[in-house]
Amino acid sequence: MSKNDEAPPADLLNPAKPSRATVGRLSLYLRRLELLHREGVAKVSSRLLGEALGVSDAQVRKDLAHLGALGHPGIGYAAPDLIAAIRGVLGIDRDWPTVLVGVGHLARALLRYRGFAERGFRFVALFDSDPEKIGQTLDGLLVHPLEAMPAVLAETHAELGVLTVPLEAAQGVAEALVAAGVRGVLNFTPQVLRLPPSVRVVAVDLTVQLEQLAFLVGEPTASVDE
Amino acid sequence: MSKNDEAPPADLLNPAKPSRATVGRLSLYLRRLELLHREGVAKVSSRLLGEALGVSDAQVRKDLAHLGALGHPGIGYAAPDLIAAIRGVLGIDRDWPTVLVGVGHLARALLRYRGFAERGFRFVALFDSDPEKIGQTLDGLLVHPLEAMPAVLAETHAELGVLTVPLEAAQGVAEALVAAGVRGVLNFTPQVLRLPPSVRVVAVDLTVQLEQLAFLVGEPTASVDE
DNA sequence: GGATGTGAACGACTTCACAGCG
DNA sequence: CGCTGTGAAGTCGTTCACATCC
Repeated sequence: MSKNDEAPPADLLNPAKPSRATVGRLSLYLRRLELLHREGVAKVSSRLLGEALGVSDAQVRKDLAHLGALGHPGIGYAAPDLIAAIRGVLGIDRDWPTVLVGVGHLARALLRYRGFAERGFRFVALFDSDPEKIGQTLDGLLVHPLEAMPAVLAETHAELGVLTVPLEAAQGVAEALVAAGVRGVLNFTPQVLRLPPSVRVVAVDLTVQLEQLAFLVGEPTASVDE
Repeated sequence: MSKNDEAPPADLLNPAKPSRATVGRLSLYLRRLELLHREGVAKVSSRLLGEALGVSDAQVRKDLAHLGALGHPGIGYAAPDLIAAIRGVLGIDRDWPTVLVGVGHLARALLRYRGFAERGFRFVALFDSDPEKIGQTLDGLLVHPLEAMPAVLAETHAELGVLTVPLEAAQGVAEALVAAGVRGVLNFTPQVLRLPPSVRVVAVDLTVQLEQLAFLVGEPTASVDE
């Protein structure tokens, strides 16, 4: 009796919805393109774009097809066009005011990470529960108490939140962020977050990555990736 | 010129080689199992294991099948058995002496990250090129100059290296690590490393993760993941 | 010739569904 | 019964190969 969801209800004839893997590669293409463009390269081929990243030319073309028909047969792609198109698809052709909760070493590292700001990710506020840290200033940003979240988020209109708190605090803080209006969370804690499906979560689980590495080094097989 | 990397047509009849995706989930199962076990849960079902992680029970069983037939039909799995088996497959049933190059905030965050040591990843040495930092001690570890790499690695037998250096230094440092005997690199820089195929690389690209998030928040579709 | 865009083949991963054991 | 293990079916993503256009 558990069978009533017959029709696949939504969009089937969607011409282009980049998959997760594709989105990841688009990020890499974008960075490579920006570098090439700075170096004065104006036209790029799928082969050129892919080879430094270990991606086949066919894969590159399939990925770029999601952007529309930007390529010129026999010529290649115009770097500036690609850059603009990828930015558009990734949604980074705008500013993303972002808040950071949990002011530890990881937070400091992220704050200093050039490349976030370059992409429009602008940290607009910091939060911590430690009275010692509250009131301090880091990179020009004041550390607020957690209670100030609703007010500060209302003021800054931040839509993204970065979680660098201890495991135990993660779920609670995430819920507070969502309640205050955040629509996407970058989660550096090992806690699996339970949030409403309208909120997007990307988890960066460092233990998992290190264990991947241990597995790969132990096993005698292939190699590189993300 | 650029065409000699033929296909490695090696082992096909391998009965059980966990895929990359499976390995990632095994890490998650392991963490969950350890928690459940600490809470006194001795028997777990595939459904119980998967539900908190958003993984279907069928998927859990398929993943665990790589460990051999550990399950008891009608009963479930014995948590300690699973824990031991997963540790074995992941290769973390041993110690992994690890070195860290680039002593910035990210490095400090990783050093403090409990959960690495719990899994056998033991930092045994630090390196940096900054004369100010060389000679300092962090968490009981001395910061060595890059030149000391061969000697220190020979002494500590470290097999894994973590790269938290600036982009420009990444390729050079990675090569030095490999020359000194490291067989696996966890790369936090946006630089795509070119290393011999016998060296395993896992990249953690924070910009890509944030851009994934921006894409997901921009797009009106599904949700959570790793 | 050089390079794109794309259907078709291929392969990898996931879900289904069910036999079979405790 | 509950729950595992697993072939079969299905889905998703990548590679191939080629028509097409500059």
